[in-house]
Amino acid sequence: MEQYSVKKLAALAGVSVRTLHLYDQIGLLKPSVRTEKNYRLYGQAELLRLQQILFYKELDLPLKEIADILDDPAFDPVKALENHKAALQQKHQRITTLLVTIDKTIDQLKNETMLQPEELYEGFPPETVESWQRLAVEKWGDAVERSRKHLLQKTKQEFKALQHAASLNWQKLFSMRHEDPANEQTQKEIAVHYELIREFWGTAGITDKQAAAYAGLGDLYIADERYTMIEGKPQPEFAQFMQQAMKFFAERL
Amino acid sequence: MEQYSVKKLAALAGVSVRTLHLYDQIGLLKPSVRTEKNYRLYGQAELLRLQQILFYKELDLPLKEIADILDDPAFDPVKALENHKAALQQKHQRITTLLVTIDKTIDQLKNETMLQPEELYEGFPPETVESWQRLAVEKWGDAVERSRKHLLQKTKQEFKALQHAASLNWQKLFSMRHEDPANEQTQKEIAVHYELIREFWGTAGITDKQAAAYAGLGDLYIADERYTMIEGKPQPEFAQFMQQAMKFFAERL
DNA sequence: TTTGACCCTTACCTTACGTCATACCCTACA
DNA sequence: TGTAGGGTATGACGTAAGGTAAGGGTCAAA
Repeated sequence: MEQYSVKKLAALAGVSVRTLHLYDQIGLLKPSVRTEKNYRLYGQAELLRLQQILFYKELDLPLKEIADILDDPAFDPVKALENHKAALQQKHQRITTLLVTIDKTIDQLKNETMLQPEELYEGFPPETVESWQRLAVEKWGDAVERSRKHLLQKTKQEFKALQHAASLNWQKLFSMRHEDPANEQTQKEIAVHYELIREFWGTAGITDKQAAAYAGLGDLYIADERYTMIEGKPQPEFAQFMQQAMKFFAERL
Repeated sequence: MEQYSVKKLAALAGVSVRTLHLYDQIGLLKPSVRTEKNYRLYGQAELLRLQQILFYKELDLPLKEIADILDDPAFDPVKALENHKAALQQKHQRITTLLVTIDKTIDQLKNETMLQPEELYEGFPPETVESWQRLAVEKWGDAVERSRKHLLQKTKQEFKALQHAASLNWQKLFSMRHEDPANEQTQKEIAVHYELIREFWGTAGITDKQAAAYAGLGDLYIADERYTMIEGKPQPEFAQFMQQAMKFFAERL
């Protein structure tokens, strides 16, 4: 006569003691006897029944249905399983769809939102970027760092749009360099430029440190002539203008 | 400015009012304003956010993670989705396995447990069975009926095993017909026979009615010589022995 | 003013246990 | 014989995502 304590039976069947307590409580699996000290003792028959329970549990049947299957001789286990199968098939189908959706979503997110750090200064020679960054962090500290974080949170699309807007704005400013500064158009482009700077730094109010960093950034820009080309041709005059303008803006931020 | 009441928003998004209450409570989706009477009012932004929530919920993400994704700008949605994808793939695999298991189980159950009524007297000429049943029910009533139900609850395998055991038992009894009835072997086979009868009738104690029905069943058995053949050859002597033996047993049940 | 549709909060119910808390029991070792 | 360590019992709370009331306030139309 094998007798199992809760712990032994639990270990044998790979379930927790709590589980056996629960099954006892809901009448799904009662110990064959209780000792005079109220300890649960299970026999061979209970072990077998537990196996059955676990089998049906594997199939994700709720405990109540398992009890029905095991206890009610009139219960039709085939029908129960067939119902359950249909449910599982639906789940299966749903998960298949979900997996496809998730893949699509991941793709989208990767392309849209993940501005990679290296893309921030894409196009600049790495040494230039590195030295500017070292300098910038030394000189202007976390203002630069905060701006970098702000930009990295943008989607690629937003970032490209920002770059594009800045490029257009600079070209307009350049083309207007001989106009009256009080001119409405000129004023508008200047306002746009302030807006872009603000967007770039990620703050409403620009601090002194950020202004200084902005001026420093100018050196980076004009160090690479690709950023002062118009229609593919280098424009020394544009570079010069940009340098002066950035100084001008930095003083008035 | 569109304003939505709980009910309207719920209808719009296809969720329950309770769900919106819950989302408000856990801070996942707060109404844009509360009226002075404390009614929730949602705006366009909240509708959008709800769409997002539902999208992620579609992917089976727990609400807490959805909140993280939507609220924490530092949260990496791609990583979250990739983790989730892995989990879903496991689920998917598990369900695939389950479906196979269920199919197997259904097959087994169909073949093993479903003893069909017509299989109960398989081999006997239908008229014989029918007339015996009519007679039996008339004479011995529900004792017979109960036995039939008991047998139908057996699996095919059990039933075949029972038939086989009975056949063996009869042949042994026949071969021992000239031995000393007090002989140990003979006694054992007689005991086995009682056991089989008990199993057949599905009760521990055999009633008079069942004993009488048992004797009646004897007529059915010996009416078909296939049941008293040994190694394919009819055995008139065996049939005669069986008839006498059944009477003998019936008297001593 | 009443009626029916809406709204509010509070709170208990669901599944299948996990995780204490508290207390009793047993055995081996010093 | 005392104690330490492990086994056991019950009871209660917590979980996820709401469902389902109960009890009471609000609003608009008839």
